[in-house]
Amino acid sequence: MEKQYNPSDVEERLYAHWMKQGYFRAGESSAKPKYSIVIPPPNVTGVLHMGHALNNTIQDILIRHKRMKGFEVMWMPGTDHAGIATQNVVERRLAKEKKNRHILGREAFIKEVWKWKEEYHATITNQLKKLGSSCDWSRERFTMDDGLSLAVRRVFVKLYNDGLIYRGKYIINWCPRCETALSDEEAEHKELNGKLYHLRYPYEDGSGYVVVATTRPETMLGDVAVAVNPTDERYTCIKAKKINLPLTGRVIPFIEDGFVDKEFGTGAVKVTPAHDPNDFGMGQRHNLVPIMVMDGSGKMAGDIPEKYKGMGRFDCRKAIIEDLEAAGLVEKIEEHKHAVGHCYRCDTVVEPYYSDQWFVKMKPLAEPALAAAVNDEIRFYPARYKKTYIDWMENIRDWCISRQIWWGHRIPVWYCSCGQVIADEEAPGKCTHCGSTNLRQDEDVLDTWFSSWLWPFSTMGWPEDNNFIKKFFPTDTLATAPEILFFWVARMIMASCHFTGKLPFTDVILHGTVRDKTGRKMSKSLGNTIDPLEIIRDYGTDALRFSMIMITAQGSDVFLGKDTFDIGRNFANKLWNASRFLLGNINDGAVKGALPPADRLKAEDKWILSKLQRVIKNMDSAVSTFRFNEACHTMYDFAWGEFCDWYIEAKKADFYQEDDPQLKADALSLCGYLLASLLKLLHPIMPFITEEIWSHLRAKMTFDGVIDAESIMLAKYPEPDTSLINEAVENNFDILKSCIIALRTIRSENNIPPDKTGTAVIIPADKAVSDWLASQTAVINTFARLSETTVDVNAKKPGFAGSSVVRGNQIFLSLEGLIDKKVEIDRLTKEAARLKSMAANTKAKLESENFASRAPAEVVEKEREKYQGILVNLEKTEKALKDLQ
RNA sequence: GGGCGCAUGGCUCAGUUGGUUAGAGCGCCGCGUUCACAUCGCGGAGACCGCUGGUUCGAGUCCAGCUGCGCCCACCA
Repeated sequence: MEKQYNPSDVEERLYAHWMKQGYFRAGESSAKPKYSIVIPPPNVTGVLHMGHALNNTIQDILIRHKRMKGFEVMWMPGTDHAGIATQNVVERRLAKEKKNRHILGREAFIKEVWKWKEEYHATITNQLKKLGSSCDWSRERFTMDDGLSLAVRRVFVKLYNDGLIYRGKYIINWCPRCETALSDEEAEHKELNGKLYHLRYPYEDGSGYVVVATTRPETMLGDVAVAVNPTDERYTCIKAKKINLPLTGRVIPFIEDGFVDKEFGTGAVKVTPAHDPNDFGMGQRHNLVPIMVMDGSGKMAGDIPEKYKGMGRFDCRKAIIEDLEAAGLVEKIEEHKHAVGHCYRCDTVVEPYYSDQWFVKMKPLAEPALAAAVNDEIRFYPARYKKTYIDWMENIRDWCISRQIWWGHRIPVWYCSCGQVIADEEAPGKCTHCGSTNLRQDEDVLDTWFSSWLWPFSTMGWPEDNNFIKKFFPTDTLATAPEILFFWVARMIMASCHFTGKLPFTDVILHGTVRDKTGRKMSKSLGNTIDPLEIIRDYGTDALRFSMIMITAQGSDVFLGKDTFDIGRNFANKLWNASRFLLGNINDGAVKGALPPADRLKAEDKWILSKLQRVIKNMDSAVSTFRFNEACHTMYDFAWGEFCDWYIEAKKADFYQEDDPQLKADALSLCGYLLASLLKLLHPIMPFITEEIWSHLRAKMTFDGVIDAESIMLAKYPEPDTSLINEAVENNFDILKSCIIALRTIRSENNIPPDKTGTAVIIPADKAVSDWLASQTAVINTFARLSETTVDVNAKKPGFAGSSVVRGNQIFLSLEGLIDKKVEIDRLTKEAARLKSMAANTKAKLESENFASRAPAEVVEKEREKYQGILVNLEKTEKALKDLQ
């Protein structure tokens, strides 16, 4: 083994090996219980970022964990065609070549998009593999595969026939740059500093004017009325008047509508049904015909004055205000903060737009999906998202599903010249009503989420019934980002309930967003992204995975800088070197390992075995409750802080001695067992290094029931053996460690060079501790670099020495001429002061009448013991101090 | 406007159901190249757990209010 762990030497080789062996394949005829996950399919718009790395690491941890726990696991990989987003990136690429989709035409353009898809799909799957993702690649799906496309059409037609899909002219969110409709969820509200324009609309009779307030003056060209609240007395006398709509020559009426807020502005509202959702509602209530004054690209158009035609909406805003100002019709312009919708794909300000679109009636679909969350049949991690989900479900609105783009699933609806509308899975040859063959398919495509919401079952072959879907659907856990809770998670639950009658999964992990060190979301446009491949190249995949998971508390955001990954790299290297050391002690071929019988277990063996059982238990609870950071901490602390720092160090004596071969063999067996267990526990998080060390371990040691598989992927995950948990031993070790640390501190504080050995005298507090510590003098000597340690209740304490008190055990380190009296006096003075204040606090607590009478007896007893302990330590510390002085 | 979250040593954060002396990593200071590891070892300094009240024998932990950040949702022009 090399001196340093070099991830790039092993990762590619191991992944290829796993693939070749078919370890990721899910068997539909397996008798094992199943565990399945579908990947949140990455968009084929570009390369994967750190958010994907986090997301897929979480899934891989779960999958590898369950696989080792004996489940038949299935992790479905795949990608999403991401309608608008992908169309946009391809259009941008075309623009660089001075081309656009209209020049190409629909068919040629779609061909271009497929080319893009192939390119990025290859990159994405390669990245997922680099991350170590153990998905079943033989199952990979794309949202526009034939099978998934059929599922989309099946679902559309069924909903249409059930009356849950309808078409109509409504105000929807429209992106003038993408030139398509968006759903409500796709319009992101952002708080902007805008202006509120107060405009004067003159009465037709010349008797004055009414002032209306608007944030979008350009829409005035489409005004059809001015609305006031029926109870607004300011307008009772004038609401019979007509209004000369400025700049247009149109005469419009007043209308009365309860929607109007008397308190806001002047209490009079201009009504533009074609360009505002509220006004659309009022228009409908008052039978007003909407007037469109803008086209799909956000340019002014329609029946409007010639000079505004073709103007961009924001230029027109300026022009209108200038013209109105010139006519003396602008009362005032105020600064105004308001939320404006933006396209979630290109960030353009969306326009409320009156158009023909397809919608899904959501209320009936939402009911069972809502109940599933209320009844905790679906659980969210962190749990607070349950409320978010329920609120959304309870206030669900219809879903606009038609998009005026080309990339995606074309709406399976055909129109006949006779007026017949036909929804069908396949193109009908002729009209079902008049028999005409002159049919025209709807030009629009479906919202990309209309295919994603079927993902958990469409990927498994639905609507076809097969053994695979029988075995692996419903899935178990979904891990994704909270940003798509409504877009995707909620809709999958609805679709699954409606079309399969089952919930698609039971546990939903919503992990945090990946941000840079300053807290900004990582995004390409901000240029603050970290490329996972670059981290993998510089630090290794395991380091990437471990570091990221370790610093991510459940549901909280992740702040990443390049130095974040040191921790994982260092940890990997530590594991590597510990393993290298242990395996380096096997020099005569392969050893047969076996746990020594109980009577040959030494104190440190019992201690580490006890600790290991706790670790296994902690890992179980951490992973099953999705607290992966806790799992990382558990392993880090155990592997580094206990196994390496104490156990291996203690075992070195057994390795280096040559007198007793059994002693060395036992030490090797134990270390082999511990290392194997450690690697197994860690494998789901750090798949590569654990597999690599595992193969080295297998080459040097056999161990029935412990080193139990060709690949660690297939090894049996450790089960806790609670009979090995030994609190007394652990307690003894705590005392031993504290004594050693105390001795090291004295050395360090007095600047005693490592090559100077000294002698220690320990005056133990009682017989039990005395026996224990006396049995560990060799360990103490090694760890504290001493030539001799005396443990004796009746020992004479050295005349001049550094000293410390550990749980009533008095410790002296004597070193000829090396102990600095002043240093020691300072230390002990400080320590005495600390103990004194602690004693005072504890005493006050004990003497408090309330505490003694109301706290549980065991708590009081504990507190009393603590107080006694402090007093003993204090007394001995003060005595040592006095002796020094 | 409604909802949610966060506030703990210089930095980034852990701290499950309230109960020993509040932890870790990084950074900092000191010592060290002792035959696994300087991507390392040993030791150390550093925290009135945002503020104010409350509940409790006991609060970083529960409740209320406040302050400052962040996120989600929202058709008052």
